[in-house]
Amino acid sequence: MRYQRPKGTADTLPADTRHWQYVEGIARDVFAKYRFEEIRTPMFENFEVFSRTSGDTSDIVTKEMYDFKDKGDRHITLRPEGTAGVVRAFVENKLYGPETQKPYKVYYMGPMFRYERPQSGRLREFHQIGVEAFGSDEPALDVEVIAVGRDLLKHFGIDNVRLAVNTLGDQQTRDDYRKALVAYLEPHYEELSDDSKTRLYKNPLRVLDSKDEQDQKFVEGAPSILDYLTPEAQAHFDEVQNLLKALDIPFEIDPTMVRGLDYYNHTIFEFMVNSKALGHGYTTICAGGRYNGLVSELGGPEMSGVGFGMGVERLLLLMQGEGVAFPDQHPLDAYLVGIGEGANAATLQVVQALRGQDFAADRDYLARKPKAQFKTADKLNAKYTLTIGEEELKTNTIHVKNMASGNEVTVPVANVTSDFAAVIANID
RNA sequence: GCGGUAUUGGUGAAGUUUGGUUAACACACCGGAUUGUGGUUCCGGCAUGCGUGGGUUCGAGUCCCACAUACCGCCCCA
Repeated sequence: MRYQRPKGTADTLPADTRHWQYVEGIARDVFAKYRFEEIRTPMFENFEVFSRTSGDTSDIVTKEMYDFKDKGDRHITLRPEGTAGVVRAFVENKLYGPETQKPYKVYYMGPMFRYERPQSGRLREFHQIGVEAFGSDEPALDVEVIAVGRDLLKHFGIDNVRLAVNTLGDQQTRDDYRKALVAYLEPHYEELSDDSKTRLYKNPLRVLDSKDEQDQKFVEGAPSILDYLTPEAQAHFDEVQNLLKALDIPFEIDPTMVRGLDYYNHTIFEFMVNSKALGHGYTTICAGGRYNGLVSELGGPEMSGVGFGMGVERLLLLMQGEGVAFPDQHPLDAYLVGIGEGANAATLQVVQALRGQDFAADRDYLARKPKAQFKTADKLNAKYTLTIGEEELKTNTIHVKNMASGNEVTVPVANVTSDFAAVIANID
């Protein structure tokens, strides 16, 4: 017990990696259908990659960054989210150039880091699966990204989701709305919660997100961003809604929904679920939006982007809470029982031969008694148990038993080592 | 970063209120029930130790302090 893992980290053991592999496998399959390809970027980046993009006043930058100076005095940050790194790579590798097809669609899955107080489904090292699509301002791309997210969740067995969408409009919209919101809230300054008092000037939109009951009263009467949309922003948002309807994707508009990261504009969305597994009420499992301007912010040309991120730990909690069945991806075809020391080499040869025929095979390595070995075969859910003892060694045979039916047969060892499939075809 | 609860074997845990020799029970695991056969049953084995470090006491798993970690709430978010 002397060494323990760092606070907020987790060891994922085989009982769980099974689930992770299942989830990752499904994600890859779904993304392939939408023609998103995988991109892998570093787990750490220069501090500025995140501080420039997430917003100086965002909580991520001000208190949740896992950052440090390396031996070369470089200010390094363990990535707290996926988008900034992908955008940096997009710019650095000049993927905005004419030789890449637009939209340029990629996905990622991997660890992210945030320095915060751990809770269940909330770690300092956690994992996200996300997508990014660059190079189109068309609302159709917003909807495509939303559609992938929904399809993903559906494939994970999460059907009962609520899709909330909102728009933050363009820069003009944001400026106008910000002014209106501050003007509305300022007279109530003294009545706001302490948190909201500081938010009011740093990032007034965040006041809308306050859970404080008193704040909520003001939020109810606050001006809606939807009334400040420029004609272009309105047209974009309208079309997103039209296309969602065209795809029969149910959604609701939540004009108070905001984002913790500053780089979003136009469409933002969240997939929420109401599951006890994730605490009370609706919890966000997948969130994203459009981030036009981020590419140029990181030194690229004016090129738009849209994407989402999904928390894997939360997803797995949710799937387990909803009783989603995870298939056993590594069933055991054959378990070898060896009786007596003389059988040691023979069982090893058979196990190896079976593996050569693409069967999953295992044996006892503890020199245990036959009874214990059979118990193990049963416990491991072996489909077949093969036995080699003194009798079999003498006659160069092997005993094969179908564990489900109880049927058994003795055949020459060579039959098993050359074509096990034919042997079992006869005893099923 | 703030507040609260918890921490006993491989696991779930009782015991902490009223400090006093041997840490309950169950599961898992291992072994056995006439010598080579599974899922049932029966029998037996399995914590010199109660998160870590101090302290109080004749004596502490049980009281006090610090630290670590987990969980819950706030903040925020995936």
